[in-house]
Amino acid sequence: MEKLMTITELGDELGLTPRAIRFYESKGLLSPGRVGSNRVYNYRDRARLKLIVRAKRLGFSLSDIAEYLDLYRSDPQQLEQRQLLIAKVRERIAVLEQQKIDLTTTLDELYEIER
Amino acid sequence: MEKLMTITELGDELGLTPRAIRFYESKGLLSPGRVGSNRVYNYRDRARLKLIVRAKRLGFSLSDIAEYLDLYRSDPQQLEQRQLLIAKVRERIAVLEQQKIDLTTTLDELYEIER
DNA sequence: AAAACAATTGACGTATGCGTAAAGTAGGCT
DNA sequence: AGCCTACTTTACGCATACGTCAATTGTTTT
Repeated sequence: MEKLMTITELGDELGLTPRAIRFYESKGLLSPGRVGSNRVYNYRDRARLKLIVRAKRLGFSLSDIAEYLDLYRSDPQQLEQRQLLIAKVRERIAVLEQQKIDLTTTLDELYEIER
Repeated sequence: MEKLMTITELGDELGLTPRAIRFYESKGLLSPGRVGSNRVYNYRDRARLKLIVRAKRLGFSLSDIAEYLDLYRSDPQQLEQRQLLIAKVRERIAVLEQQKIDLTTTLDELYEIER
């Protein structure tokens, strides 16, 4: 029998407010079970939410994330969809690489000012 | 005699719309000259705007940028202010480092799916 | 001079990502 | 029974970063 968590427990664990978690659900990113009117989260829900949190840190918008989760759910084996996902991730990598360059340039200038 | 640019020329060069440039000005980030009612930008304005663009790519908000520009203008030699600036940049670096870690994790998972 | 073009100032609109009441319900404790 | 606590839904609010008219005005081109 799997262990279920409440929304605040899950939020505390992942550093999210209940409001945020409900908001993600309203955007279709989650669909936890219910006990009465209360939401309950199992380990799959929790894993899904952790993925969402990580994707957010990577700069993906919630609608981006919703799209990926949908694609993945519809058919994780489909080559085309994995390709699309990988392409999006590569885009993000490019942005981060540019940020690295910008950071370096900025730091160089700072060091020069420091001198 | 220095060469002056119009707002659209500058925008085209830096990939910004005139609207965006005016918006930055309204936030106090720029204060170009005028010829009649029209804005004109010299090389210093242009350099400043390039800095703004780069800072934005690094994830700084416009109000962050305004603050830095103010600090810098008030006294670029002041140690305290450079320290603050450097501290902020270091914060950003930390975020980017975390993003790198997240990216790596995500990529690893993608490769595993790919297999 | 008329038309077309570039720029200006306001002002309202929009997407994102929640925060923050407000009002009600359900369960457990004393 | 009465109260406290946790949870729920609905809804309005807010900051950021511009987009998009609208109405004007000045400039250039024909």
